[in-house]
Amino acid sequence: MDVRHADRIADALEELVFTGQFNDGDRLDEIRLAKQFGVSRTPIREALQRLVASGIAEQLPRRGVFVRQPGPVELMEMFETMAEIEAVCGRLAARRISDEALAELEQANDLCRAAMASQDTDAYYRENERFHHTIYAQSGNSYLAGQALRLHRRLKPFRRLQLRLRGRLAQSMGEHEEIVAALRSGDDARAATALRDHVGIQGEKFRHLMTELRTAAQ
Amino acid sequence: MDVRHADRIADALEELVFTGQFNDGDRLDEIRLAKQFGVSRTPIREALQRLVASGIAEQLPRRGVFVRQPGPVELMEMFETMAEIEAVCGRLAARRISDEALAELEQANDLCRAAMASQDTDAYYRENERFHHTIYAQSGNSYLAGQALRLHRRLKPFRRLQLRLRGRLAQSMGEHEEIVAALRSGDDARAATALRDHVGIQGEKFRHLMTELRTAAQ
DNA sequence: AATCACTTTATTGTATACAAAAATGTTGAC
DNA sequence: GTCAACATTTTTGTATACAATAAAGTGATT
Repeated sequence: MDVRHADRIADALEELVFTGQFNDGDRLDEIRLAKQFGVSRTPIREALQRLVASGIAEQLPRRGVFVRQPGPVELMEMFETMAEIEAVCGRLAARRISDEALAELEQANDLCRAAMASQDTDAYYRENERFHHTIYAQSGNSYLAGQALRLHRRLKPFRRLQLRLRGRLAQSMGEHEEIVAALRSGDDARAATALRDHVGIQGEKFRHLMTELRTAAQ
Repeated sequence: MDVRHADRIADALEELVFTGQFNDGDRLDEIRLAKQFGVSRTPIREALQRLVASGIAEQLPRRGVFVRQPGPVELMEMFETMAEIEAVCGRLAARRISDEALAELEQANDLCRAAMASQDTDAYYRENERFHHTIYAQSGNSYLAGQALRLHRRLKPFRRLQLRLRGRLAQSMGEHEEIVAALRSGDDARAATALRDHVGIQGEKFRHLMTELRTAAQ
């Protein structure tokens, strides 16, 4: 386990930002972080560069690096983009998917359903991810799949919130089954629509949560 | 003009890689680059990190940073992804585009045609970019537009090659007009198809060039 | 008290020094 | 000549030192 400090720290900082340990606009103080991680400023700076490159933080020259939590508008845009990219993956996958992958999707769905029944949320999230990642891969375009994966990861913390809504899990399962059916039939337009709607609903639910929080705060 | 060395150098290196000054697998020697740019290793390392983050180079821990030119397969995947993303932008834009933007698209097309007539390739490329960038922006989703822009930039050097083919420019102009017509009519499916085909053809033409080069080399 | 010029401090960006690991070269046995 | 073990050199990764710039503090003037 001999990994570069900079990489380890970048992962740690990313996790801290994603889990809400930092607020939007917080300055990432190099010296403080250096002390905190027990290293010099050099690996810290490399880690910060990585955060900036992946859009998690913003750099103002000669001013510092600031965490940049996406606001409501940007989040909705990201969900819409995710919906469209998943739709594209589904459209391509409908024509290219293998029987093995179809079986894997159904297995993931079965395990999802079992996890829902036994209230095992970790297992649910894991199998849900496997479901989506399989579709990305079956687009037959590894570049596209990589892009989809990136955004999927970025939205992970926000998707979790929305999945906590009452009845959302069961609804989501139903959508998954429609997606598999579309893929199995090879109907690319149907697969695209099913996936776009599935992810689009996530965005809708999330927006709902946001406005509720907003009005509750007032 | 007081920009960080690291940023300036990252841009310069990116340009060097894009213009083919480096071959796939070339190691980016920190010390050599430091001498070359007249700075220390520190800003060079920051610049290299940026290249790695944007996928232009690859980092092997404790080994170095190596340029990573996309191969034929990855390039085709990138073109396919670009086609799909542009199709998405077009689909959304068909419902959201403003009259001003439609006028801008037509103006860009007019200037493109004029540039074609006067053999002004620089002007052609400029207006062609304006055309596509306008569509990205009119998707009404700035996150999606940003992603489209990124990939568009990445493919720029390869798109230029394909545009040199005999008759391709005129054909491309016709496709542009179909795109505008679709957007004007608000027919989202038609706009998506027009854009997907337009960019898809670019990929096809490019693949053609590649295989020709391949067979010529043998 | 508010504001402006000026000084001081803090922080970023860059250079250099050092440590650790990989690449390279050398020697000797077979 | 080939290969392996060891020594040397190079190169990466990190720490520290220094320079440049922005932020904060101080005091005089109105």
